Amino acid sequence: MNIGQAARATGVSAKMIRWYEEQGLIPGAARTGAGYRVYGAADLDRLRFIRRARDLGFGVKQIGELLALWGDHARASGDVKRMALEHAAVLEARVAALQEMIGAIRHLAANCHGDARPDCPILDNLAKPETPR
Amino acid sequence: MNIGQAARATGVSAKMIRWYEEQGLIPGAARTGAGYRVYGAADLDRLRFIRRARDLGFGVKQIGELLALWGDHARASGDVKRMALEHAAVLEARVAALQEMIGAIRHLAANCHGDARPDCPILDNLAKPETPR
DNA sequence: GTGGTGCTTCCCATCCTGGCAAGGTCAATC
DNA sequence: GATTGACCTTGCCAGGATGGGAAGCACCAC
Repeated sequence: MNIGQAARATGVSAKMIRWYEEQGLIPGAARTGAGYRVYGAADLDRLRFIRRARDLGFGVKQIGELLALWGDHARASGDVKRMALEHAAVLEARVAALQEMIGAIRHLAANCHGDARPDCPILDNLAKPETPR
Repeated sequence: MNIGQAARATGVSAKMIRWYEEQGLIPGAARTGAGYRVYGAADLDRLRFIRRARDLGFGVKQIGELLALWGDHARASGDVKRMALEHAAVLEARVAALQEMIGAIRHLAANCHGDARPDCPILDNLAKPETPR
């Protein structure tokens, strides 16, 4: 199976497959005489695993750890769970930061009449002299 | 005023001040004979404006637009409001994506006993053969 | 004049992804 | 057998915002 077929089969672009290989997430693929990468069922499983972890927002480093745990049949499920919950907490912190921004923006916009007049509390707030930091 | 003082006065690091200059968000600063950048009150105002916009999650490109509107005394407040609301919508989409991830992770973790046994629904889910995409 | 601090430019790294270019390969069609 | 189009290879560039560091020069206080 060529890289393009593997890409279609797993939902990971050919580009990213090469990159994951470079990053060490997947072993260097076997090659044909002409140098084409060749993928087997186990490779596809690994790529799908990576894609799902990526869809959950895990970074490359964490995916590497998850893969190691996946391959380690003596792993403790507590290790995996801890990783997952720590990651969820990171994502939640990101959400909180975004929501603060959203709240501030919506608050400013609510006070802006938003017509053709130049008067604009949004810009006034961005330009105000105080430096709350 | 030197770049370091301007940085302390505005909360924008010297590194970023140089970068904003390179990106065209601020005009090239005046220089002393020795090549040191010199900042005045108007520059500090502009840097503070940039910092606040950045704190609201606006990107460099949008900050440029906001600065243009700020300087345009004939602007329509509707233009600013539209930008702000569009940006809030983008941030909300980002939040929604993150929350989907968080929900999925927490759901998986809730079904993982998380002790020393290797049994782990989190890994099982990442490894499952279906390819929902 | 000497030391410490601050400024200058330039390069590197992050994190993941896409795009493009130049060249080789494969398979199918004429 | 030759052409063609799709596919593969490597490698470089880009983004968005930020920090780190190195090498060299400037400034100020003592």
